[in-house]
Amino acid sequence: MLLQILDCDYVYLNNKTIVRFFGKNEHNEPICAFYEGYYPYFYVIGDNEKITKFLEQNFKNDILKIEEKEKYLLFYNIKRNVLKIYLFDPSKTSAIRDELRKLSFIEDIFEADILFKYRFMCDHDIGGFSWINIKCVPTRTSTVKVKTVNALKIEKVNENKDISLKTLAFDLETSFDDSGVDPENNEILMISLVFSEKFNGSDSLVLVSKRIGGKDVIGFESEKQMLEKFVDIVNEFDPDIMTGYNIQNFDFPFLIQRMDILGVCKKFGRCNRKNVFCMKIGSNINRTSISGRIIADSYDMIRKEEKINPKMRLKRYGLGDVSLAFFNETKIDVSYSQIPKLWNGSKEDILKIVEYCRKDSVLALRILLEKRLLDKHIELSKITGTLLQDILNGGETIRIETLILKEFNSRNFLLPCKPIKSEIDKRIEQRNKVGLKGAFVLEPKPGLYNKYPIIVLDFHAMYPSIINKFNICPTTIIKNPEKYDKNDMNESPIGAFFIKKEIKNGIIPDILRNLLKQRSKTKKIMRTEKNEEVLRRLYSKQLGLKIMSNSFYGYMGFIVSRLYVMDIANSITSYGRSMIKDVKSDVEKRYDVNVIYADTDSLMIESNSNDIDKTFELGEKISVEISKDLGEDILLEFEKVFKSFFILAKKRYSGLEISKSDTGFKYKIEMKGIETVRRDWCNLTSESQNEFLNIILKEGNIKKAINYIKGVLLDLKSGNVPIEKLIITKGITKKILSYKVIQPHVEVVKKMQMRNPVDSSFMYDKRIDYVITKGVGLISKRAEDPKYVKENNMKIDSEYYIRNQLLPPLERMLSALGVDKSELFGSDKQTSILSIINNKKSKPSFRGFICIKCNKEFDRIPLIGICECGGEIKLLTDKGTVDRL
DNA sequence: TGCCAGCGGGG
DNA sequence: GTGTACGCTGGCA
Repeated sequence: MLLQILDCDYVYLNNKTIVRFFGKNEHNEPICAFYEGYYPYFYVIGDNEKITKFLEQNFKNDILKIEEKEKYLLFYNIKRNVLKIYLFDPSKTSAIRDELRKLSFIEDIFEADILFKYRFMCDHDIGGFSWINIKCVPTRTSTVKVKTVNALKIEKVNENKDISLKTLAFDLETSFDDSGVDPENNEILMISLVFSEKFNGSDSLVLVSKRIGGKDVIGFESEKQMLEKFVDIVNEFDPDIMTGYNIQNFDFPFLIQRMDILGVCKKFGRCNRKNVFCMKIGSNINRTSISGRIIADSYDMIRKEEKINPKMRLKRYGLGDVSLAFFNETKIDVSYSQIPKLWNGSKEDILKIVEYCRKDSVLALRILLEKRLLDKHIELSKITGTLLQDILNGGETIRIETLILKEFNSRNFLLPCKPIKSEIDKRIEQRNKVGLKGAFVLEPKPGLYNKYPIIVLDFHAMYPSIINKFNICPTTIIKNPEKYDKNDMNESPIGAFFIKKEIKNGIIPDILRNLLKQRSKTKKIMRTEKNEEVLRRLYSKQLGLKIMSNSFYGYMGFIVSRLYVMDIANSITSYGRSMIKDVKSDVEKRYDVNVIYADTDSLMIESNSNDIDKTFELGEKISVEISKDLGEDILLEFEKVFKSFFILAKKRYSGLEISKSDTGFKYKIEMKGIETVRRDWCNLTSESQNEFLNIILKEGNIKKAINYIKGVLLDLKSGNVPIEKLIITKGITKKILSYKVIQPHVEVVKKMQMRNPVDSSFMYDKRIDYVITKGVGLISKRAEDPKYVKENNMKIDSEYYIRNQLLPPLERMLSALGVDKSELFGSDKQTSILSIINNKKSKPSFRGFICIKCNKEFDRIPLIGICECGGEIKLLTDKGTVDRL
């Protein structure tokens, strides 16, 4: 039987471990395969006789057998005699390991912290999404809900297709009260379920804990009955994937706790013995596990995506915000505050919540499927062997460790354990002593560069290339360099030695070469592939391969890594620094150009001609010639040309990229480190900053840009800016009364409550939009609900917006342009606060603000308008204090 | 510049 | 389950 692996675990029965594979066969039929007779083991180095004696005396019943082996360890050419200790029960391993660690005659322990499922999969050269061929006999068992077989033999097979994944999205609506929402005191009102393929003729169902009916709505006498039906439906639909929006942190923990309280059987995994199991880890993180199924939370996945793909970055990540951004589609308009009222209302009222609830699941499912969020994770699973659930839950570490375990073992190397606390402390101490130096960043001269185009060059995959070229690996670093011929070693700029690859390939460089080879092969296939589905998969695959090859440098310098060697991390960056510095001086000498900025692996070079075509030619020429000098493993790529380039400081710049297209030239603005897509900036800020940059970069007309800003300031003052652009957002996190410090959004809630005491529950609409209105007193007290401001024709505080929203991001830009900020305001004395603030540099008499009561000094006026001690705040100058306006 | 505290999504 | 665990940002020293 052929099977593609989705999940794997084990059970321990009558002194036997049974490994279980959950997966699907080539007919998409869910299967569970049992494999008996594989046992856990780990390795120990030390006094073999004493170790054996100790184990016999203390753990006789736990030990299956002990063997002697010859294995390689970290560092070059270290071969040792080790004991391989087999146990009966995987769950005993950690206790025995910890006992052994205490013994003086034990030198080191290896691979004693590898999850049993990975131990098994590694030894059978399989992993997540592998296809396996199993020689099997059918078996009957009540322990598993899907078809089961006993596997006698498991073999990896190469198969290119993927099974299709059945997906179920769900969403809860719960009751809540003044203290928020809590499974102890609140109940589940309804659950929506949306199916990726029809279930009993329905695309979706909503279960309601009230006697009510409707299309695809099922009502129940009680919450308990509803939850029992939920379990039945999940089991009957039998999804591979369960999804929803923020289900890891809300719906699952709430659901499981309600099931506990009501005594509902929590078995909706594919195993009949294991409850769905939900655990709070850390302060704000829950993890749920369902044996045989995979939980893929749309919210979690979007948040992960955003890190890799900055294009996906949003200001907020509510389901409504994300749906709007992706599908131009909104949630059904029901605010939390309405739910209790609707729930106790008419049938139509309840059905309104039902449809609201249903749509949330629909959207969560659409996000997962239409945005194809799983593709990349599935490819990462295939590349590394990590199970999909572990890829989704974990980060880089689990992926790398699964991959390297296999690679180490197949070369007769042992993988060290994760460091224990004392080892980590030792590493930290050493790092503090020696220091870990990062990449080279050239201090730029701030300003606008638009006289000549800027050529951008960067090292292709710099750190992987360095690892490759100099054979940098924990298995090639040399402990006693004096014992080896200098010609056989690479010496890194910080003076560490690695055996050359001509003598012995390092494992990490080997893995990297393999990943890169697979990637170029994949990209080559992509060029001729026409099928869109296949193309998408290939794209995800090459991306996964790239992600993996970029992870190794970080992993080797990661303090809790199994492969942490400080000299390695330092060697890699030192090679990088020396390479980029060499290239910089080389380019400047050979081509008579200026490198105006450089960071880690990229260089910005001012062209020597303002002809675009000639600039492209020069970029190409530099790339080819310098790469040739750098040798075959290192490539300096010609990345792009900026027609103009505006840099404020290290890692903060914006450029106008120019590229050739069929119709002429194409332009695109790129920003680094100066984005204002943040929730504490109002939209006017981002908008005006973008337009300012636009004028500067495209037209190079500083005056026009300043005039534009002047226009914005004028609009603000005359009240011509739509209030929507001025909204600032903050979250309410606790009971209003427990806020000690006066804050704008809290004050807004108080005002709203006062105006509308009947409907007080809306204070749990946690995100509060507000604007600052004109008037006297504290800014916080002048914060108002935008709707109220509109209805009552209130004026907004333009000076607040100028000072706190518009100017801060603009100030740096103006000073980089060498513009005195007074140019923005002319000699208009009406705006005296502004002119003082903005002439900070030209009039050094201004020093800041000071509290006249306690003399505490401030750089800026505190938001609450007075000092923490309650004292009044005045301007502080060289000549003393001055009243603020 | 580096550390610490707090927050996010959900109802 | 040989599992013990997020990641950013603003405020502040």
